[in-house]
Amino acid sequence: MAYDPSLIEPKWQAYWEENQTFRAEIDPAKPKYYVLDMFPYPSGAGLHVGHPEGYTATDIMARWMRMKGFNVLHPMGWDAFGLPAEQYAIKTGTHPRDTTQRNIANFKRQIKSLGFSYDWSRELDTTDPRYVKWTQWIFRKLFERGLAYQAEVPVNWCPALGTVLANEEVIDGKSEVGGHPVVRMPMKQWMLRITQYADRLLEDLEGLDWPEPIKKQQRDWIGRSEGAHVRFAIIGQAGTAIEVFTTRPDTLFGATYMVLAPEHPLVAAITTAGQRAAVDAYIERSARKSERLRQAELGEKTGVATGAFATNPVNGREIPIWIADYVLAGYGTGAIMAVPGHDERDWAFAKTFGLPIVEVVSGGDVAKSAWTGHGRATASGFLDGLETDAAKRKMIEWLEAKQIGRGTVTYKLRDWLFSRQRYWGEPFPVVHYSQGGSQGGSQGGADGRVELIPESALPLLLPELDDFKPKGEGFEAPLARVKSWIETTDAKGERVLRDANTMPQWAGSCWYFLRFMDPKNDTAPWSLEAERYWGPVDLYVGGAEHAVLHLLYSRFWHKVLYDLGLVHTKEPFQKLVNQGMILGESFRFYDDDVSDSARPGAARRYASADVEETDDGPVAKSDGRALKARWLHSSKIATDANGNPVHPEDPALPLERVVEKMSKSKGNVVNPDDVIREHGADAMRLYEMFIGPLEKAAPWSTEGIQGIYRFLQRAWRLFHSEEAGGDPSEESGGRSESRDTFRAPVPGTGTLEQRRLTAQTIAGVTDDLEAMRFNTAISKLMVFARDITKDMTKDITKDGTKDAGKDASSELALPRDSAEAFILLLAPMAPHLCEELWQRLGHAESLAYAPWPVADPAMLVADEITLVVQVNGKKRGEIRVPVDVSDAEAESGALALEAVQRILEGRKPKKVIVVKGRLVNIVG
RNA sequence: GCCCGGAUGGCGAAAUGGUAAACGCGGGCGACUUAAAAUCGCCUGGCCUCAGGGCCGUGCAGGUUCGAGUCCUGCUCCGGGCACCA
Repeated sequence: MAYDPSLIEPKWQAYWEENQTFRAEIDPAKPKYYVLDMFPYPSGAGLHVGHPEGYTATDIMARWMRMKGFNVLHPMGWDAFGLPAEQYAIKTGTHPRDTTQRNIANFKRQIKSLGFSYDWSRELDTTDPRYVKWTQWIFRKLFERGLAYQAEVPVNWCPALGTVLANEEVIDGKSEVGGHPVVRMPMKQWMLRITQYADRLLEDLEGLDWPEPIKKQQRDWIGRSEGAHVRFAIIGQAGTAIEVFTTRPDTLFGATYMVLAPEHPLVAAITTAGQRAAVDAYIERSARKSERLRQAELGEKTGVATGAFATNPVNGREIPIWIADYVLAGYGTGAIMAVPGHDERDWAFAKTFGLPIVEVVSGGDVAKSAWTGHGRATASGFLDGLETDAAKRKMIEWLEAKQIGRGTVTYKLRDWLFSRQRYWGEPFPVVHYSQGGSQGGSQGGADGRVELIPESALPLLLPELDDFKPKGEGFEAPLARVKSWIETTDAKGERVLRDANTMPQWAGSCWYFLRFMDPKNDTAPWSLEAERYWGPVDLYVGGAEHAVLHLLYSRFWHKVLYDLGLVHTKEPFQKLVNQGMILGESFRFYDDDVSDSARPGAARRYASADVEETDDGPVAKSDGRALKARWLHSSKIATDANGNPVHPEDPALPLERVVEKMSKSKGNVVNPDDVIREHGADAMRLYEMFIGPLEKAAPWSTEGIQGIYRFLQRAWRLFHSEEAGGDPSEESGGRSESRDTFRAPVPGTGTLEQRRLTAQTIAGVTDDLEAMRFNTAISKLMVFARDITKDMTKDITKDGTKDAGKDASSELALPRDSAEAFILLLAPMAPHLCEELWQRLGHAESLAYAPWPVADPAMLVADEITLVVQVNGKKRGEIRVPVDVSDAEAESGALALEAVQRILEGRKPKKVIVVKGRLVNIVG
């Protein structure tokens, strides 16, 4: 039998399943290792080659840690609530549950075909009522602790999706999903008080083994800034004051006007009669302003004076109060003191409206632009001469002494908008008393009392529905229409209304890693025992697109659970790794058929070099006619004599190689099913790990996997010999069955060279896995497979060029020690092949728990080494020396080289540098 | 605009401040074969050279060092994130 993954792989997948090989149980005698993938949303499109990259990396770590004696928890599940299933339901009437179940089945089949060592007995699905129950249970805890509340907030309403989106889900004024327009409008919504945890979310980043850029992104997102709150009295309105937040209290002397956000509650009260019409018009206009318009107008300053004035508390000057939409209602106090000399936005505004600009910090030229850097305070009374930091401190002291302000801290982080007007999500386990309540905001209701439904009533499940469309009039949630579900009674029989909102998709993913620890528990979300043993996640791998949202939300919930004593660590994910994206490769040309329905042959084709990109799209350089880009899949292209890609029907047309995100329209999507069918799961796993560092994006190359496949065959052939039994391809049924027979390695440890190579490979692969450098680990195993049976002693001739091939053809036998080490080293990466070889070596048990090989330290040091000889830092030769050569001997050996003498031309070296075990550098 | 990454052969890449390009793809030559595929071996950064060999070479320009892909300064380009956050 030749290497045939289609026979080996299903065999071992069945074996692992039957023997429950990867079932994890709590075992206090063993150290634990919890390795987790970001669980996928099971989309209808199925797995793409990007998914298995992270899964393979975690699987290698899981299998490796098992072999190192750890008790490994490695689960998989489904983030199964989500918009696509609901949108599919709107289109087709298929219940999202059915779509979801079907997609999960497909995902599971695909993932299983890759041979990952998941403990499938722990599989979970966030839409499962047994899971929803505990998501709702956690919401109860949040509510009880005052961390969940309802508020009328301006939200991002997306009419096309029929739902409200979180700020994070809105990109450039359009929905992240689908790119539909989004408008801002006030609605009553569930909010989670994540801001209460801002400081802890910031501080606890310290101890985490996460990529620094991700930590920074989280810090920036939380956006802590220190400054001061200052109250400005309004002239003629005794007792009213405007409070502002500033990070530069040291510039207070330079505050020449104030600005309120248009939504600021004091606007109506302070506006003078003369300005009322203009102010109202401005408020009206900015409220209607779409996100897109806001984006487009960025930088242009608009605003209106209210007619009112305030007193600058440090110098008693009267300063005008304006409203302008460059001040955001949601940050700080929604009002600012404007210091045009030292803030770019204020400077631009002051220039636009002719307001005074005063320099109070030296260092720039405020006539030309705002100076935002530090410097010495000037024209600032008691601050004069102080450096910025000292000036800030002194001003805060002064404000606090006078009781007109105080040092304070603000955050960019806002409370988390936690409700969606969708069907396919977790219902809120609450009821509303009296009329109104939150019905997706449309009824805006009286502030009826909200109460949790009893724990015993969980899970609160979704009602069945046959029409999933959001209603046309305004923004009513689908659930609001289900009167039979919405209207209910409480324990005392009082009429109450359920909440028509559902939770966002984040809810389920905020705690799934905890449920994996104890997924079948009916009496608690997880047992304390399980959490104390398995928690926290030791290694978490997923895409960088979750850098802020999922990770921040999960950390927040985790901290709440920590405060409740339900988890014993402050942080959920100790080590985080972001895998890079697998990109698609395609080949581009252009043609002048700009219609979408390309008429074959009719169009004139252009190479990329003859095309120019303009604002109106690509045009031909020659005559300027409009062109359209076309893409060819790499399997469709031809190559010219030099190996360059050309169009298959037009060999004179060079193609441009393009590497980018996989998408259907570019014809560069690779389906894992196809790859596995052709090359097997082991080859796919290995290839994804081999194309480059895990964190880096890399293109999938259809040819590249061939090299990996060859390596696996080579590994197979180390243990098999082709038998010349019978004529090959003698009408043996179409397929040429080259019959290999198992060739057992010879007992023992082999030659010195073989022992060295084996030890080096063990040490190298182990180091590489430790650092998750899978690409270099694989290359070391390739070198091993190539050289282990090669008689190296014969073909090392100093210049190596002549007839090396002839001598090298003499082959050594494969020693059993080396053979076993090789199989075990390769096993985490190519488990099917290695299990098969392991069995053929005579082992009855799976190698999943076989001990990881240890390198013989004596074999890692050579007796003789090669030193590089440099003259003035440039390589001129090398010398073979004993490993313990003295510096003097190395030096004289180097100087004896003919090449060195020639270059020195009899000069005496000025200096000789000997680097132990490395080189000799002669400076002369 | 701000913040993060990144830039090394035809391509994916490797390289504790110490032999740049390991390993793989692609390409070339050869072996095996009636032939092809598969497999195996060798070659494969550029330029110069009669051999020996030499010169150049890690986005650009400098610097530190006996020695720089690696460290420092200033740029260029590409990718990603954030965006009037006071």
